[in-house]
Amino acid sequence: MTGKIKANLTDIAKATGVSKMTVSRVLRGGSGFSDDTRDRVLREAERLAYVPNRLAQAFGSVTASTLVGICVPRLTSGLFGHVLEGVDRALSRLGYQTMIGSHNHSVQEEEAWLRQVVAWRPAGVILSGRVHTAGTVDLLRNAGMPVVEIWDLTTSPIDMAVGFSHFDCGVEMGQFLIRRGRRRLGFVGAQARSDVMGQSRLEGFSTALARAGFPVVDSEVLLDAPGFYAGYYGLETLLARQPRLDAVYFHNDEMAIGGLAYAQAKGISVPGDLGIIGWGGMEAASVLPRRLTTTVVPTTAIGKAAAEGLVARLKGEPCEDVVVVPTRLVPGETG
Amino acid sequence: MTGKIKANLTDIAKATGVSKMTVSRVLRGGSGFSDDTRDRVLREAERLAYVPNRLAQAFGSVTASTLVGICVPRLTSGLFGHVLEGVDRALSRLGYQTMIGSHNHSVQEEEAWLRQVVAWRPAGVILSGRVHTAGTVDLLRNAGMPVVEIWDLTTSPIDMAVGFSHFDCGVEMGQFLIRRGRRRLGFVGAQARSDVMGQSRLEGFSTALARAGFPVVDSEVLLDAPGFYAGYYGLETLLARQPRLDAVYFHNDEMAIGGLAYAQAKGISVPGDLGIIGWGGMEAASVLPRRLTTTVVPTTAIGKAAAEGLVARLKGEPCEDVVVVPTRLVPGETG
DNA sequence: AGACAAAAAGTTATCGATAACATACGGGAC
DNA sequence: GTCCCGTATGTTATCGATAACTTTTTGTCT
Repeated sequence: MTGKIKANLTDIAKATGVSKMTVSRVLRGGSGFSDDTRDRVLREAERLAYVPNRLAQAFGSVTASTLVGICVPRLTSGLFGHVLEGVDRALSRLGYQTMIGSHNHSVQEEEAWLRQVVAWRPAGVILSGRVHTAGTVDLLRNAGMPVVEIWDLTTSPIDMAVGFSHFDCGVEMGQFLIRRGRRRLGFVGAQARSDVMGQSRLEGFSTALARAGFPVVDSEVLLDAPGFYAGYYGLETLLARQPRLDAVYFHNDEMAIGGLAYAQAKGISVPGDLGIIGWGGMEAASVLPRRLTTTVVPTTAIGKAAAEGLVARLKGEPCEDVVVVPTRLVPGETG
Repeated sequence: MTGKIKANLTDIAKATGVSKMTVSRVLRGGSGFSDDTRDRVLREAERLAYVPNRLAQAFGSVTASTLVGICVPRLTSGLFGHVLEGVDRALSRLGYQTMIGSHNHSVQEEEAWLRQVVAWRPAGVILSGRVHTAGTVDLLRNAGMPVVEIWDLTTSPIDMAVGFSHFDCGVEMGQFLIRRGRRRLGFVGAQARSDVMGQSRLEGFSTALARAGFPVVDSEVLLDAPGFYAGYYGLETLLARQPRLDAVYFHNDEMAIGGLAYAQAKGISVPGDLGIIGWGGMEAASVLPRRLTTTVVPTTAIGKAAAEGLVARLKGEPCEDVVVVPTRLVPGETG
């Protein structure tokens, strides 16, 4: 296994009896060669199992590479899995390759990732969230490549943005619950202060409730990852402090399902005694015995729009700087 | 935004008043320079916001690049999300970057992805499954780089393998259900014949049941993606044909939860009238009102082992060619 | 002070593809 | 026949970093 991919342009050139420039021209499918030459070159390339060296291509030419980086908070999240799928499908269809990273809601980890990736001189990068370190912003401005910020919308993107407002999601759900007659509301979150976007939803929620005259009674924000267990135990803790809550807004659907499990285990009637509300729109939530009340986020569409916007910018085609994708509050049977 | 990253080794060399070779030595932290020179070089590199060009590094040197490709069936699967997380965490800790792809259970798509990725001369690749096209195998042999096949175990890997036997998972669950007194068993799958690994589980299941004298009564394999809806409607279809089944083995946990939802909707008692059995061990399955009977797969561990094995091979450290990770049948309250 | 080893620093060639420029050739117009 | 032009093809320089080799400087010992 000392192996190297054997054939390069020079090998094909020698085998065909032309210069490597001619081979290069043929393989890139331009013009400036005869049909006969083209056929001979292609035959030799095939025979020698030629694999172009993108390292050399990207390095030696001014034209951008076909590498795009994307950094999400967590790779294990169902929502971001769909975002990745949207990005990767669009990029690979357009002939680009996808480099990934995760930052676990730490802007420092995001910067560390970016430093590694920028060294590969990618065609562009996609970041999640709108909060970054000064170092990240500097690096991106210096690199001068297209950048798409996804997930949480910003009015002044570094370059481009695709997403929606987490704050508005919280506001909308707060208003909805008030309209449904809920009055004593709580919140169960996760990852403490480090998840800025979950934090924004809570702020929107609080604002809407305060305006309506029924401010958030209490909230419990765990340090754990926002999964089922965190939802289960988060609700337990919150209810121990505030037994008379009539609805709880969860950080996301996974946590809300954990909360549902807790309610079921303790014989709490949902939505009679307690409303349980999620966020995100994971598929599971819509086939539960009781469909979860939640906000559905168009994850794949965000990924697709980000990738296509980035490539449009690369090709100099016209494209929007800020794309707002609509979220949808879906009333279920739990709140 | 015509931007280029400005500084290169030559710029730092000029600014410091040394040769670029000395700069290279300092930045790679070897030896062969004075403390004074090192400090001056580092200061200038910092001042000029130098970002190394990995394209040039990987291209110009014989030593392998720090790019690793991984291709999974689907990016939206919870299980593969955890595999990716395991891979990416291990790789980034070791200074490598991760390129992703998905093939949707098509070996042709896998080959197409590999052709793109190999052109970047990665240090190695991680593939899922043990079935590949002849073109894929040729390409890998030619490229002569480490390859790890994950997820489904193969006794004769292309290079290395990390995983478990899907067939054995099926056998184990079949035997378990027979021991529990189930006699009329069915199977609900998805993605038809294209998911070789789900197919293997069914074969193992069938084999175990046939040996015990109670062969699989019927199976329903949908064309859809293996999600909640497919589980719901798959069970509906199967029960319409075979109303007297006493347990159903599902392609995965998501589908099993869909099946649970169907049973609940139709007033079928679980596990009294019908056992519902999943596979995979998604977190949700363990906090449902009734904990799902399933096989837990150590997803993150597989990703981590694959990445670490690959890097060990790269560094010439000793490593196992085939790593078997244990799956665990977890009896729940649904079967 | 001179010899000599070790440390510090510089020089040259190289990786593979491509842009930009240079040349060869054939055919038509005058 | 020669001039010109377009097509087909070849030549040279380049991108940034590094391996391998060479030269210069420093420091120690006799």
